[in-house]
Amino acid sequence: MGRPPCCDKVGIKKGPWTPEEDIILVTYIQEHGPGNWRSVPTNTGLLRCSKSCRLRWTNYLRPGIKRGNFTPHEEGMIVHLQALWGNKWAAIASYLPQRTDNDIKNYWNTHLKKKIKKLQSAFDSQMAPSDSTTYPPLSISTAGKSHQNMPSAKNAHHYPNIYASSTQNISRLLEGWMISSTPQKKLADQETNKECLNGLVEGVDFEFESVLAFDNGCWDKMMKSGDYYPKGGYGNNDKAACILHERKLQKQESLNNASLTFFDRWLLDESASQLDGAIEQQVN
DNA sequence: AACAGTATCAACCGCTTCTGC
DNA sequence: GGCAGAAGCGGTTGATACTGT
Repeated sequence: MGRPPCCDKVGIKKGPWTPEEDIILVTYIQEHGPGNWRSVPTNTGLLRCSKSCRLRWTNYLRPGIKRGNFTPHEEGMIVHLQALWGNKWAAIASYLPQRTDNDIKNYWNTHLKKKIKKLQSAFDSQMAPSDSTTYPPLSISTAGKSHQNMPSAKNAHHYPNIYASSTQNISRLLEGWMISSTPQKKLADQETNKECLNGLVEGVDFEFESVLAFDNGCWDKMMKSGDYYPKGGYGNNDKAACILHERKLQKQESLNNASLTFFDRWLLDESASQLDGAIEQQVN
């Protein structure tokens, strides 16, 4: 006899959260702290399952979450870490403390995967026009809405930023909670898409230069704040040196791994070199 | 204006892992 | 060590917004 799913109970509400529900949840967590999710619905009177409460808090109500506008540095981090680990969104999210795993997963599925496909096309046409078997296909998961077509050049940047206005409304009601505002993304998207298209015309995807351009300054800050290894394991003094050593070993191992695709190896080589530079600066 | 197609993202589902007994 | 319940995770879905015809 298996355990019935918590959300199958009669009277449990599903679907989008209302601002009122958000306020109740946030107020409760402010008083009692996150955790013990099982008791949340009973103690708050919310007609939600514990799972739903946890998800709502983790992905949208938790303080310090940054919404929308992924920076080139963040994109680079996601692309690099996804190439290394695959779809380990929680692990990837641990390196981007202001982002949730759900947000990263969505961003990967809706933006980055397409960009990488575009990049592969550019590589295929540029490097192996007559023999595609030389360069195996990318190891990108096709899960999700794979039936949907690539965005056309003319409508690729038509989507305004519609990030949860309700969450922002809640944030206004809750003093001290920092949910960032969502500045206009449209113009930036238009510019980057323009650059991307121009780049493809030239045979080089300029947008991907920004995707893979790890900002040494940001990396530096991250290293200093200890975000690179969030679960510890190194002392402050030798952290950078240890990371550099590990990265070199990892890079060598990865490059020797015959199962890696052409793109994987290229990605590791390119971005890892930049990372190593940043880390070496930290050591020195 | 109406409709179809597409992109986006919040939320759900089911499986796995963790934790306490 | 084994079990049950809780929590976490990743894949998927559905509602919605937007564009093009």
